[in-house]
Amino acid sequence: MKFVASVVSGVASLNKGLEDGRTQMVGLLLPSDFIGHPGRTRIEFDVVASSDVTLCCFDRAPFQQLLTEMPHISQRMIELAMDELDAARDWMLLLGRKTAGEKIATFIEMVVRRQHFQRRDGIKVDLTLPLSRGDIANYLGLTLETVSRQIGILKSEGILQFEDKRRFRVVDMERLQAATGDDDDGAVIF
Amino acid sequence: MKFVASVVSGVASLNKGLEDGRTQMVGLLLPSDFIGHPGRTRIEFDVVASSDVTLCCFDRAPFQQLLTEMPHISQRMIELAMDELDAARDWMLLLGRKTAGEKIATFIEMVVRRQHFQRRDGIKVDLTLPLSRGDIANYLGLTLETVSRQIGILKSEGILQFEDKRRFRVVDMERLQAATGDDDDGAVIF
DNA sequence: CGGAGCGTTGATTAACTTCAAGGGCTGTGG
DNA sequence: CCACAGCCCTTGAAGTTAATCAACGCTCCG
Repeated sequence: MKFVASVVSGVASLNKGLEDGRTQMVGLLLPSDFIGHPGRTRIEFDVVASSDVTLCCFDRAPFQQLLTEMPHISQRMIELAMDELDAARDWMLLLGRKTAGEKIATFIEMVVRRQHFQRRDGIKVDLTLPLSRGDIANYLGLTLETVSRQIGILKSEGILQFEDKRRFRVVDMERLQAATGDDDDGAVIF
Repeated sequence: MKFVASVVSGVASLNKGLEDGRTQMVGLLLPSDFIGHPGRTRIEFDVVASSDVTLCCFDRAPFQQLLTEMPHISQRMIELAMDELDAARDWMLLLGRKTAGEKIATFIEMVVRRQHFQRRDGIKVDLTLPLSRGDIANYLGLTLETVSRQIGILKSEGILQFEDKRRFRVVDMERLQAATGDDDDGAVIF
């Protein structure tokens, strides 16, 4: 990694693998996310594009320079890392303890949160799954078949409505939330 | 959290929980590990002691001060955070994709690595599981019973030997490694 | 038309959990 | 000293969840 970068458009992911080919996604990169870290020239996982991706790259050296000169940017980098750490830990809870249904609900809820944030113009638009079924499975530690079935359940329960395989709409946010299994301490999204 | 701290002795863990009481350990704190983070007065998980614990605490304010004055310490904090992030991601792979047997082997391997590091006097000593069966289960996203059974298997296969419930010795490091399921690129411990 | 990629659906199986019982150790109080 | 409770661990049997195996549908594209 000779550069650090920010995702401008498209979707990519961070992946780790086992000997025999099993893989687990350990990070999802959506527009606005940051790739690479100061003080680390090497990363120990694969970065995989899930669609065409546009990056905004910075050469490592001048970026490093910037950090030493502007301590508050360094501060910001720490915060960014902390956020990632928090996210990673939430994901550990999901991977270790949630049921297939809860995993899917949590994933959808995250998609809603991130896409709703993008366009707060009040217009009720259809949302888009950023990943294929297989990729979602990889993210959630499930198989592609299980993902398909669980999404089917959310559909049949009337919580989600699908336009096509990727485009959907949340019919019942309340029940989606409930299905995540999360502690709902003040977790009001809208 | 009015302070940050370093673990001097004892074992503690970071835990996250779901509505209905299920919990997942998201971090293990052994001697030399660091608790708390600059720029975060609040943490969103529970810190639980698994034994008597001695901490070396620093008030947050002067510590924060230190960071702004000594940029290389700030640098060090970033690195620390990056290490944690790496560890968290390895754990995500474990939680999402490893079998019960692989999880246990990975855990034991980690214990060996950390305890071997402590005493490099060359004396072949018995190692100690830092956690109870229940806590291990919590760490690995398993049940206590499964942990017990899988440890039993490692014993019966002659890979481990137990002095009592906690104290053990690795008879066959090679096979323990193999049982973790990890890619074994240059992963020589001894 | 034929094939590739992606998703759905059904049947079967395997892994792990859950439920249940009991063993061994420790500390406490009669 | 012994009885007993509590804790941790082990073991067995039954139950469930999600994985695996397999087939098929749809759409895009040459």
